[in-house]
Amino acid sequence: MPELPEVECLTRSVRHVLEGQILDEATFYRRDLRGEIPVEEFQKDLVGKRVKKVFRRSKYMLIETEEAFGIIHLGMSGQLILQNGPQPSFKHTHAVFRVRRDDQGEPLYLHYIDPRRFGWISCCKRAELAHHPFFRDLGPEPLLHEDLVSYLWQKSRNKSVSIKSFLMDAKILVGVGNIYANEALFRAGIRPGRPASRVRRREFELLVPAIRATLNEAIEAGGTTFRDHRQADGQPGYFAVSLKVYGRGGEACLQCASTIQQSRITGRATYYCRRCQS
DNA sequence: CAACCGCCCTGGGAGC
DNA sequence: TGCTCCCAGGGCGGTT
Repeated sequence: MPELPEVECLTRSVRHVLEGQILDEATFYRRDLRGEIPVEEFQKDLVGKRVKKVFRRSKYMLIETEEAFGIIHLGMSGQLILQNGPQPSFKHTHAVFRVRRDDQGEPLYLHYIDPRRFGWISCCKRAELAHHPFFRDLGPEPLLHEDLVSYLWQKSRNKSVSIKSFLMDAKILVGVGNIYANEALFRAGIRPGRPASRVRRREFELLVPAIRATLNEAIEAGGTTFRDHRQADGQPGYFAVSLKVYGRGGEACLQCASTIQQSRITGRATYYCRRCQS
């Protein structure tokens, strides 16, 4: 599942291919994914335009032109794969984007593939981005916010939800999904089920670096996104990082050898060590 | 309003 | 071996 690190790596790869070039053609093989694709608007506002910037916000990849933003979300199972030709070579290819390159002869093709169709492809006018439903309520970026300890501590004071749900709430903080929430809480020594309001400021001082280290290590490990994603098995990047608790229920804790506990918090698989996390 | 639950979707693994 | 069932997860809408 693409989380922030995977989307960050993918965005960097796409940036090399697309920035400064013309998005020459977009072919859609269906008009809806998780939601409807604004096909006509996309064709009008993005196709034939020069791409100024490719960047990431939360788990969305944004393609910026003079007039508009293209918005790509990979959902649970999405991939964007660089190909030499337009013909879909993977099942569940829903869109193909052709990139005309000024400097070189042959165009390149970006194939959007998403078996579960939990992703989105959308667009909006430049001025609309801040008010767009995807973006208007988003919390800060965990790797950019300058005083994340104070911010999270203050935000959590009246929250009865678990610290894990709190971290995964995109209105509070973006980009921390279930896997990295489990991992960051283990690193910080905090039990995932504790009410957010009862996590002390001193603990947020451990948690914030834990979140950042977890994300940064995953970004480094996933630095070869395109190469990885071109493999037929499409193994997502997070398998490359060493997961210390996620998916290890019943196994020995790597720090203390106690049994890793498995439970469920608001419907999501939760893993922690009873001895290392309190 | 805060919190939670069910739903969307398909592939893959477990269990029989 | 093949079938069925269940789970994975982000985000959103409905309910409590």
